[in-house]
Amino acid sequence: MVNEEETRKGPWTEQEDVQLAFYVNLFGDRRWDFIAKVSGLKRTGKSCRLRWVNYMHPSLKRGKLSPQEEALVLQLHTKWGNRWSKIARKVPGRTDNDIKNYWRTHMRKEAQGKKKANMSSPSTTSLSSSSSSSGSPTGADSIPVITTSNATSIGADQCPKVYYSMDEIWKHIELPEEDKIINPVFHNFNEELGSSFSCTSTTTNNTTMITSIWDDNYYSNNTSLWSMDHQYYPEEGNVMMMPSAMTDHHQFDSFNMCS
DNA sequence: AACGGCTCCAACCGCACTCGG
DNA sequence: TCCGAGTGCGGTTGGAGCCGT
Repeated sequence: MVNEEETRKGPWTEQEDVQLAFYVNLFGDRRWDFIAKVSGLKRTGKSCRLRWVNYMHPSLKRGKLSPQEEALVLQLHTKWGNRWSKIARKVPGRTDNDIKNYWRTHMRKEAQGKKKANMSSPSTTSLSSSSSSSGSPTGADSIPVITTSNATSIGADQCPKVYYSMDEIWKHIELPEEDKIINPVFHNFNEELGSSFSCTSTTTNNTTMITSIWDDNYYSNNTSLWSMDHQYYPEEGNVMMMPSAMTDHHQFDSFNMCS
């Protein structure tokens, strides 16, 4: 567990995001408590998971729901009620939080609409059918349904990842700091574009440094870091560049996992 | 320009569930 | 079977930014 006293709360910083992304890519998006520990983030596993799932996952869409998505949410809510995660699975690129937030807004608007309608014609019945009852909303049959089978977004689980045995990992954790760190290789740092850099493949002392590219495609003003795709992930090797415990957000260490 | 109300969304909380020892 | 740790889920809250007055 993360020490209560040290646990951070509130908005995530860019630096924390970078660290989290790195460790999720390294260990997968399952072992959240473990990731919280080894990453040095002063966050709980829960908090890490939430940040990843609701904000950083590569397949997430940003921005407002499209009319099609809205229609689908309405349809599925009629079917399943407040089963947000279930609904979200049928709406590619959207999280349960997105759906939930949308629904709250929707309900508020609808409530206001009802209020107005009642005020203008108090004898008319409600237009609403948005509860979790089994009734279908008007026009539900014509609503386009997006199924997971025709979803085109790429989930994190489709990305190649590098995994390590728990023994290797614990061995690494127990290493003294100076044994873990090797010099980072930087290229093309551009202050204006953010922390854009790339690193090259080098071999020193039985340690292979694989290429790991963070360039304008993945981390720039124009393209969010979190729209990264599979190219973000390293393909092979057991050492990679990492952003860790950065005291300022342009400083990177490398992460040596050689066994 | 200033202010207040509203909207949207990120993040937290607590409970439920799962799984391994 | 029981227990504890980890994870998932739904509800709720806080704050930043937008908009109307």
